Amino acid sequence: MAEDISSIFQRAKGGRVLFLDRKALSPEYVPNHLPFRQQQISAVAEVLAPALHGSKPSNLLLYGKTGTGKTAVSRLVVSKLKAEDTTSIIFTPYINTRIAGTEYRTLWEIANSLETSVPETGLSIGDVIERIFSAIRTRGLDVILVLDEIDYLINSYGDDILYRFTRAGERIAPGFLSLVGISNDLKFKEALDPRVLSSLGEEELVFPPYTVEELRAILAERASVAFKKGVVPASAINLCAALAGSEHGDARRAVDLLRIAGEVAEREGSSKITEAYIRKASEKVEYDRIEEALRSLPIQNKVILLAISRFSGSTNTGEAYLTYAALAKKLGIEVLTQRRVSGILAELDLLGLVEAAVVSKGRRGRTKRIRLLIPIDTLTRVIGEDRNISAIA
DNA sequence: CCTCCACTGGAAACCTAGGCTC
DNA sequence: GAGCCTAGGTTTCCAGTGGAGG
Repeated sequence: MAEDISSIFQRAKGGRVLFLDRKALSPEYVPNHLPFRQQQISAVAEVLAPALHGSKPSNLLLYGKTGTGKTAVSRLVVSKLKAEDTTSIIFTPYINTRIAGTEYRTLWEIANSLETSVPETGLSIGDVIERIFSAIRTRGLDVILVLDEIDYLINSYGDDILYRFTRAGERIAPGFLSLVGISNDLKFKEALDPRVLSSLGEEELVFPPYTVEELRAILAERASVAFKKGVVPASAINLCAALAGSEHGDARRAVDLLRIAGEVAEREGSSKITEAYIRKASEKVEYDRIEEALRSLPIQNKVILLAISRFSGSTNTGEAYLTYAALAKKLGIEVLTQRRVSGILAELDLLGLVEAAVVSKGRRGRTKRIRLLIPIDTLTRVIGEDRNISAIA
């Protein structure tokens, strides 16, 4: 089955004729020109501009679903602003709070990007905030803090940090701190203290989803940078736009699809990205999501999944727990309580790996009906990679 | 219409790993 | 080193519950 190495390389070499500039489709790529977002770019620039003559810009809230250009617009404006800055005291930390993970982690990253060192654990939240403020005050920094997925931070940890940030005011003079909050969730404001809301929402901007027509234009533009002429037929672009548009006009997803389709086509030595490759890419995106979710699971969750996979069809909490407990014992790892396993099952449900619906079976009690949502062979293969478990996978 | 199962899911306490100050 | 802090995961405890079978 081992294909001749040189033929693999030969094919890869041939495949290079597809791509001109692969970076143009990467998730981090911020194009110099964002089509259909000129209005938003101007509005954000307008709000942030005062920073260039040393006054504090208003706080700003950006709303819109994923892939509507919020992150790209804010990064573009912020980078242009920095390019104009001659004082070099303007700092523009960008933190995605969901990726940072916790409140503490978010603050830690803010401190880091202000070149202030903070230990990775051990300090209280208040201490870290104090250190950040003192850095701003003593060095007279002008900080425009971009908090992406701010709704995650608020829903998981409350608005305490924002409350303190929005009222730093005098305490950090002569420096200042302006916030740019980015949220996918339009309802997250309900969880905010009214005082925080009025301060944070001094300026607000809504990003509408891209229409299929707009997605098509964006894809065509990116494709012309990323691929050689004639590689991507219009029909493929149309399908790509339609697939992403049927969700909610998610440009990131559309661009991802195109990139992956290009990679698959290249690997298979095709000279064109046909509609079939787009469909393949669409499947692969879903498949990768599952694999990635599986791989990053803690060991206990993996063993629980494995226990569920022993039942064809559906099972319930009690049954799954007994099987899990037996497996864990065999592996010599700690056996969690049923309460915890019940909680983990709810988490797995949230990840879409398992369906765990609460059902009542009358006199025979109430439980979760649990069903595996992913192919068993994928599960055993990915979990089998974990040395700690491979014995039973 | 009532019972009573097999849990669910909230709340609080507990544990561990790391780091602070003095 | 003692005594304190926090985050994050887990355990302990327990009141609450939808609906099939009586």
